Order: sequence, then C-alpha cells, then structure tokens
Amino acid sequence: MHSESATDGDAPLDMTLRLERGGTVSDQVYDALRHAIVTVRVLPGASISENRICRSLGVSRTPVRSAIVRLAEDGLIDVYPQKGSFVAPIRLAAIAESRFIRRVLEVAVVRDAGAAWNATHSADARAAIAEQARAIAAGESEAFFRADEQFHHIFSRAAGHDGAWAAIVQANSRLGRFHRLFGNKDRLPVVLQEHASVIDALDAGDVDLAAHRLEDHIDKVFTLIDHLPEDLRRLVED
Amino acid sequence: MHSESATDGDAPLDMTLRLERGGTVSDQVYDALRHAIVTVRVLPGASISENRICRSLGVSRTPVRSAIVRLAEDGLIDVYPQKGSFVAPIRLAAIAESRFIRRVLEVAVVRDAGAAWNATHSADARAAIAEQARAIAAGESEAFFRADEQFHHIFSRAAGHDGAWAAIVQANSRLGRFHRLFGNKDRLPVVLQEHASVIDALDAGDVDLAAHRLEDHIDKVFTLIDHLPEDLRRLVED
DNA sequence: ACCGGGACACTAGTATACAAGATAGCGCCG
DNA sequence: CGGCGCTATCTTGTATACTAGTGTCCCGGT
Repeated sequence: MHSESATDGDAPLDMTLRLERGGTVSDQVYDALRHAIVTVRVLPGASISENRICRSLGVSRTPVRSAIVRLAEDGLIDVYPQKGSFVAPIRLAAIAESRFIRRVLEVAVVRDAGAAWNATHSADARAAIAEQARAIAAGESEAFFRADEQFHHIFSRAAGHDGAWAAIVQANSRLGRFHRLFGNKDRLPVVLQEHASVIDALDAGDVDLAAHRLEDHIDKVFTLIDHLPEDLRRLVED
Repeated sequence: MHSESATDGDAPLDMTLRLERGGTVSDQVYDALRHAIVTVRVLPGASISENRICRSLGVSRTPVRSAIVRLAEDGLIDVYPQKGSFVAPIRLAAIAESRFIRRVLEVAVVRDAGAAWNATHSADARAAIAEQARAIAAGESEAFFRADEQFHHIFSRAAGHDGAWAAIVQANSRLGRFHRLFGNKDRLPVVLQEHASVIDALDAGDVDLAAHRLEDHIDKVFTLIDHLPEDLRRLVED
C-alpha cells in the first residue's frame, strides 16, 4: 500500500476536465491535470487512473500517460507501478523546502531587480496589486492567485532572470496547493499591504529594505500552519 | 529547420548506450540517455531519433518516448514535432541563469549547514576532496565530477535541505555539460584548494567566510568563458 | 544546364492490444 | 464460524500499428 491516502478508493469527482487550447493532446491533458491539481480541484491523495481519465476526456492512454510522466517529474503525482497513480500528498517537509528555495531565490532576484528598476516596472506591479484588490472584493480567489503570480513575476522580468523564475514557479507549484487549502482569507489584505511596501522601497531606491520586506512577506506564509484546521490535517503528511 | 545545429544530419556515434540497473525499462533508458548527454558523450545539437534509439537498445518506442519526455522537461532535449528531437544546445544565457540559481541556493544552504556542522561532515568533505585529488592524478575526469558532486552534496545534507539539493542538481545538469566541454584541466588543483578553504572556514566556525569563499568558488566557473576555444564555439548558442 | 514537381523516407503524435503484477472479494474447506 | 486460497478485475508497463506532417532527393520538363 501507499500508506493512508485521503480519498483512496472513492472517486468523488469525475474530473471536470476540459481540454482548451490547441497544441498536442498531451499538452492539453498536462495543462488540465496540472491546473486541477494546483488549484486543489482534485485533492492530495486522490486516485489518478489512466483509464478513467482517458475515458473522461475521450482520448487514448498514450497522451494521458505522457502528461502523467511530466507531472510525476514535477512532483505533483506519485506513480506506484502496478498499484496506481495518486495526487502527491502535501508533505510539510517539502513545503518548508519549497519555501526556502522560493525565499532565497526571490530575495536574490529582487536585489538584482533593484538595479534595473524603473517606472514601468513600478506601474506594472501596482497594477497587479490593484487587480488583487479587485479579486478580493469580488471574491475571485483564482484571479487573486493569478495576479499574485504576475506580481512576483515582475521582479524576475526586471532582473532578466528567466531561469530563476522558472525555478521559482516550480517550487511554487507545491506551495500553491498549500496556499489554496490553508490560506486565511483575513490575511489577504495584509498581503496587499506587504506587496505595496516592497514596491515603495524599490521606488525609493532602497534595495536592502525591499529585500528585507520581501523576505518577511514570504516567511509569513508559514504563520498559518500553527492553527491548522483539524479536518484538513488528513490532507498533509508528517 | 531548427537553425544551425552542430551535428545535424550526421550520426557520428551509434549511441554506445547500455542499460544497467533494474527497474522499468523507461527508467533505464532515461538514466542512460541523461548520463550520455550530461557527460557530453553525445554533443549538443545531436539528433535524437526515437527509432534509432529503440533499435539500438532493442526496446520499443514507448519507453524511449517516456524517457525523452522527461529529458525534455529537464531541458536537456528539445523536441520539434514532426521534425525531430535534438540534444539541447548550451545556451550561454541559460548557463548564466543556472550559475545564478546554484550560487544563490548553495550559499544559503552552506549558511544553514554552518549551524549544524560537525566533525563527521568535515571528514566526509575532506574524503571527497581526497577522492578528487586521486581522480586528478589518475586522469579519471568522470570520477572527479562525481566526487565534486558528492562534496557539494554534503552541505545540503548537513543543513537538511533535500529539496534545495534537488534544485541544485537540476541547475547543475545544465552546468555539467558546460564544465566537461570547457573545463580547464589546469584549474582543477585550484578547485581542490578552494574546496578545502571552505571546509577550513566551516571547521573554524566562520560561516560568513565559508559562504563568501563558496560564492567566489562558484563564480569562478565563468572565468573560463572568456577564452572560449574557437572549435567549440559552434556547440553553444548566443 | 537549370528549375520544378512528385514520390519517398523520415519525423513525432496517437490509438490499440497485450503482458505482468497487485488487490479485493468470494467461495470452499477445516 | 474462521481462515486459506483462488479468481476476477483492477492497476501501470510495454509493444505494435497507424496518422499526419516535413524535408529530401531524384527525375523529368523547359
């Protein structure tokens, strides 16, 4: 067995997956599955049956398998040969590692971004913050996360660190599920304030202050782990 | 076309791949291909024909495709649908990014490692250094790189940063080819000295000094790019 | 001799069939 | 009634056949 998975045998949702954009079928399946997992539309521990998915999507097993292989490389799916594939559990140790990677990389990136910071970057960042505020008011949580990613992306673009951004996104794919499951809605306005304070520091040319504020901002992600709701504890490991 | 690849039409080596360890065939193909690419037994730009590989290895296309998908995710192979798959060129911009990621992550890791540093770690590190010296004397370059990886792994183990190590390894898979192609043999003894100086600083409890020395060590990788041999320049992009 | 067109030999993507292992449930036996 | 063992049915891994697109090369016409 693979220990005690959350929703093992039961198949609560028939995977409301829809293939969207063009490109190869394999890519479409990959995007759909990845989105469903990161946004926790499918919960950690859920069974991923190749047969069920290809029946549900009307495609053959080949592109589905290809997508699963890629998701397994991303650490989002665990494959147990001859037993089954399951959405990877949220391991607290892995979350801590992802947080470490993201904090270290993003702080270094923002330091480089400070050197090339200009009015356009500032305007883009404040636009992203405004979009986050709108999403909060409208209760559109996915739009909030999307704008959050846009906001953090600006630093990498300003610094020209495309590769670092790719690494950050990869680490974030683990953190994303954590945020959506355990994120406290009361903290969202605080997030906005912290975002704005980082931009304020950059606009003022104080790179050290910006880096320090960003580091604190990312670290605060872990404050909400102390009061972890009991009914969600079964979704994490360790 | 895919621009000017180095060894496009020609197939200079019949892929002296041999499947070694147990596990699924797909994993064996993945390991063999990855090793061949990272150790530049197959050069950047070389054509990776699924048919040729599965003929060469005596397996079907399915596991070969699976391995190629994973290698494409790793950024080691570029797949052009209906045209072909090719060993990814060494993009100087990507090398710079990998260097950035590795430096930032590893410096942060070594700072954490300093807190938990003990005699065992020191002994392991010095053993790895000794192995590197032996490899240099014996002219076994692959053994040198293996010991180098072991050496750098020690910091992550001491700090308990498994995830960060995984990210470092991933960034290193790009750097590995660069090192093997453009590495200057005259610098190898200097590498040993730099490694030893980092451990000296850690043993002395001076974490800041260790971090600074490690940062310089990783940065020096780029000093050899200035005098890039002309006959190898065709293997890189940009 | 040069230029154009079509057959051909490739490529990767997809679909389907088969193989091997693991599990759960049921029936038989003690 | 309890425990052992078989079977039916799942799982993923592998092999093979087919599709559609692309580039090349040769041959024929100009």
